[in-house]
Amino acid sequence: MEEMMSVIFNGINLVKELEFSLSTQESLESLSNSLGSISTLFGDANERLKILLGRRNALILNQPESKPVPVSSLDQVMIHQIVEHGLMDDYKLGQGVMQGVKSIDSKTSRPRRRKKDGEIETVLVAAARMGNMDTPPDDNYTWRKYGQKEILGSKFPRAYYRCTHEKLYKCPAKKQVQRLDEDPYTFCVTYRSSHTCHFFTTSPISSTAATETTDGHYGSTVVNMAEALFGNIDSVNPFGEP
DNA sequence: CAGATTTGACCAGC
DNA sequence: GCTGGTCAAATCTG
Repeated sequence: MEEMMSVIFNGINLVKELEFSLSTQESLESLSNSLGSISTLFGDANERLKILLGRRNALILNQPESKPVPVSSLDQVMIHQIVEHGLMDDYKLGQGVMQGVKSIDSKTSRPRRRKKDGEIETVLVAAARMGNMDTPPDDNYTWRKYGQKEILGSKFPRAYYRCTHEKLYKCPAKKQVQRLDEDPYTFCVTYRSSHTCHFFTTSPISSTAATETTDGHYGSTVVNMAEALFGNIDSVNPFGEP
């Protein structure tokens, strides 16, 4: 997210430079170069936005009570369907049964197996087809990997993540990420428990930083754009937390 | 040096 | 005993 905003800012700076170039009537060649750079930068930013929007809408769809929001750009990241009921049922069959009550301190050691973790949500997420394909697209939360296991019958290992703010905010959120055997470009991401940290998980871009531009007249535009796009951060929350 | 990642080991459930 | 989830020491990274 921060990275994308940085790209947008860079693009804006290039626009300013282009504006200056126009006023100084520079050569057509330099104008062409500037336009090319701007096009590339904003194109990149647009691709990132598409990914975020696609993810956000997939998550919105995931909430049964919410109305799906029409979005045109689901081409880059196609999030197939989320929480297919059958999928959830399969998962619950496999996992839910083990919630049988058994005292945690049946032995001296701490429990290493979850008994009941609250919400469980399974999402299929398309992987990036370039760059780092090992991790699914960012989901607006930061995760710390705490384990990886080879899963029987699966070609790809399953990675275990927990919220970075687990200790700070006692956030119980966890997720498992596994590539599908039949489609290595698709991840099966299972979320467990909801976040109790309702914040940007990377350093938020402060409004002061966002407006700290050379002349300051377009900073607010970017902030407004960001607010328009991501202002309702709750809608990105996989569990619809308030 | 703090925080994240890796990875082998441990443990509970089946 | 096998499997999956977690721990924690070692290692890596910014």
